[in-house]
Amino acid sequence: MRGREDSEAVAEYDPQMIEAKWQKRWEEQRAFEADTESARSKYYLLEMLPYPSGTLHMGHMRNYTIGDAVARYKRMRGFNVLHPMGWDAFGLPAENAAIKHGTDPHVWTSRNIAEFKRALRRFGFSYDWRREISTCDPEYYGWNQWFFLRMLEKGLAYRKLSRVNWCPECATVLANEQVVNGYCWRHEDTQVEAKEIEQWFLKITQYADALLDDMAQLEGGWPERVLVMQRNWIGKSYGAKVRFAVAAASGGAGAEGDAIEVFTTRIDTIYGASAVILAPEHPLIPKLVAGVAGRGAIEAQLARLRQKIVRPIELATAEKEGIFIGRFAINPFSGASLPIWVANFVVMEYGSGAVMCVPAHDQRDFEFAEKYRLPKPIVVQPVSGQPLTPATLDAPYTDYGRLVNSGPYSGLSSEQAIERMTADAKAKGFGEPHTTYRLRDWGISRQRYWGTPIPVLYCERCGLVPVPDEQLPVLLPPNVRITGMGQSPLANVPEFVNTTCARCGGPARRETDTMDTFIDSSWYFYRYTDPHNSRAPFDFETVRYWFPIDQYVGGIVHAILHLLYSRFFCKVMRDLGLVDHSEPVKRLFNQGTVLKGGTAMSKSTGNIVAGEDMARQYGCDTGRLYTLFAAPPEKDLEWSEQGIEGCSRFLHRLFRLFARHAERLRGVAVGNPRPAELASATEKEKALLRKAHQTLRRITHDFEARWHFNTSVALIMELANELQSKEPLEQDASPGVVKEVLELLTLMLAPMAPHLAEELWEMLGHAGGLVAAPWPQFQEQLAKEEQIEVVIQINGRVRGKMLVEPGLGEEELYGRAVTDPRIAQLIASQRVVKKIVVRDKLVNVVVG
RNA sequence: GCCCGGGUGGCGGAAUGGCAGACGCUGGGGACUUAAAAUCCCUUGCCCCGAUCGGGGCGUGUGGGUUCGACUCCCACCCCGGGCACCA
Repeated sequence: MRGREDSEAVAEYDPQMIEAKWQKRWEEQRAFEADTESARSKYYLLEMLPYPSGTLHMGHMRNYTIGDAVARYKRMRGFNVLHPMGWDAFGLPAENAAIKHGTDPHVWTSRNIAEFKRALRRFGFSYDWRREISTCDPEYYGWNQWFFLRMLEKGLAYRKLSRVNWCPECATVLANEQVVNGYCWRHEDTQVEAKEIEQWFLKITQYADALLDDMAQLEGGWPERVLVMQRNWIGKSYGAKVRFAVAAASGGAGAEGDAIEVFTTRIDTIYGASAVILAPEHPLIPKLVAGVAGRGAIEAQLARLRQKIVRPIELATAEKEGIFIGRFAINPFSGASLPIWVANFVVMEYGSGAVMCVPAHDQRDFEFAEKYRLPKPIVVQPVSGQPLTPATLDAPYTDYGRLVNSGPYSGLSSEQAIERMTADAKAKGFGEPHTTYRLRDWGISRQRYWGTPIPVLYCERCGLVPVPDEQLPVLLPPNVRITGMGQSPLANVPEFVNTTCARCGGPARRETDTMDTFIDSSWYFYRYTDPHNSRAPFDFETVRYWFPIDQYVGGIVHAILHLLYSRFFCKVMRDLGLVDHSEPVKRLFNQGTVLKGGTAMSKSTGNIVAGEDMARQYGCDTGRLYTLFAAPPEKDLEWSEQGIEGCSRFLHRLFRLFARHAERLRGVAVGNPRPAELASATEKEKALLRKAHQTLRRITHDFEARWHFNTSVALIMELANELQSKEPLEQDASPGVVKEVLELLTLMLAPMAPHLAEELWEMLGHAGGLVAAPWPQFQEQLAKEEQIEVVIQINGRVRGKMLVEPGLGEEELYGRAVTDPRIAQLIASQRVVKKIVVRDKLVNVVVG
């Protein structure tokens, strides 16, 4: 409790009162509503939409505080700022709650949204709430279905039986992107299993090259590491396909005339191949082993190998294991007969499911050959250094070099050989250039309830029938029993499943799988521009006005999943003629994680500081200031109760500073002295104006170029300290100048602690709101130092300092430095070897 | 293994070729108070010399280099964090 006995005590900073007051005011003013207009430049600022978990914690808060500071700054700079917010509302937690407590996902989710939104509004972020969207709203997910149908028409959505990643905990399929080292991305200790299921896929691979090439547009605007991660994920690799003919078997086995197709990026090493190795699921294997002697034993071992690969986690670390299956293949270049092996390290999903084994020039092949005593012929020699010999080869040589023992290709460089051998393979018909990708098509079927129903029917007569557009949205039926067991919950709802064929009117079944929720977040930012459009997902012209997103702010977790899918969707939309651009996001910023006790703040671990608790105790401006101050935005931030106390103290101090002077300054006109008047200004006035404008220059730079808001906050603190150190301000400083400096401080504080800034602005006598105030104009003249401290060094060590007027010539500076008595004394008996003079900075006298 | 990012006081961090440690936290001392809280003032990298004013040395993970001058640039290494990983 703060005592109020002292009758002279000035008003105290009351964040609760101030924050409620200004939030109400902003709402009445519709201060953050943005509409398409041509008069001003637009600025689309977006933060990643949250999953409404019910509790807003400091991790969320940091994300939105950074975004809000920039949004408010850009508004002050005169931009027409679009700053929306919505809910990524579909997903497993709602369903899990239904399984656990029997709550309806609709009810559970809307309750959480209400809760989260209330917490969010408590922070006064400058969102245009009219544009709020929720992905579980039929008005939204109906357009997911609409996009799906467009993709189906274009052949971009298709269905196939495929081996999928199955999480037993989620009881659903996961996309490749959702598997982390063989474990579920949501359940860190649940291993993903392999399962064969009919799935819907989106042909993201068709856009692999576009996704790669268009990254050129993102260079500079996106963090390099995100681009690297996406590039790796797409995993484009140039090479060649080469077919090895299967040699006739002695025991009358099959597959003669068949060839094993191998993908390699190093065709130049092909003369060094000592085996051909197949993936355990390779389709040719049964035929190959059909009549081989000892077939029973081989098949038993094969079965064991196949067992192993069920667990992808073991793939990375597992020992290489293989079996020779008793057959041979012919190296088309050398004519050599190579044993055919099956091994666990060759994966069917990549390349052609078969490799040539070149032990001397590949790490894996080397290890494999060591274990199974395969020969290691050397066919590439390093260009310089010791030549390789079989005796000394204790590691593979994997770099490019010069070919040896390679028939007609010996003597060529690897680069030349790759080109020529690929061409020759093509000419002779046993190979051709080939590019392969690591990227797989995006499996989007989920055997779950709380997602977008996939809008297709299965008719006994017509087969697969898309739901016609006019029947969209296909609504999620209410009151579905969710057990988490077995197939999609929708399959148990007869009134949903049983329908009539849109084509023939006969009986049909609905698809019961729902879409991956990453579909929802792949295009939501377009909907913000036109959130209530009932005829189209959005209006072309409106999107054209607002897009691309000028700045996107969010966590690094989404570097691949969300951001790659979004880029893919954008390209599909472009090809559908819905948008006129290829990349949705111009600039991306990944803020660091908020930690508590060294680990990330997250709902799932319960390791959180609730935003509302913090706001209740200190006020949200304090929280904002702290999250901006405690670390540069891209770095992780450790939550510190003492740190936030410090920020709270600062804002109270700032308030008192203003409260002391506001009364007498209210009616005063701002004194913004012109150069002529500056001459007659007092030292104190000049010092205050100088500090204020130096601060303005640096904070503007922080917002425009650096995004280091921690230093912006520090600068505001410095300016406040300067003012405080010049108390009493009414002495030797005109009210006009003091007011000018206080106003500058307020304007600069506005993006970071907006409620308090508004209050201070009002205290200074302004009727109009600060949200609409323009960012102040920096004045070089006022920021300029009259005297600069120049360092005097002798042999690079600081030995003295002097005050000089700025812009002094080098001769003059040096002259003054060496006449400094102390310096003169120190160099008296020495010979000056070199004179270094940096204007306005230092003089370095090198003596020897 | 490969590819990024990072290593600065007791702590978060500042300084991107020119006075290392801005700003904040913590600690210490003082003022106010009956007392405490709050607030305000001083102080706070380490070591040494000096009676005080003051002066000197060391110091940005380690070792080398470039430079009049290096936290900053270059080379090598160590450690921490992240991403990718039998990808042929």
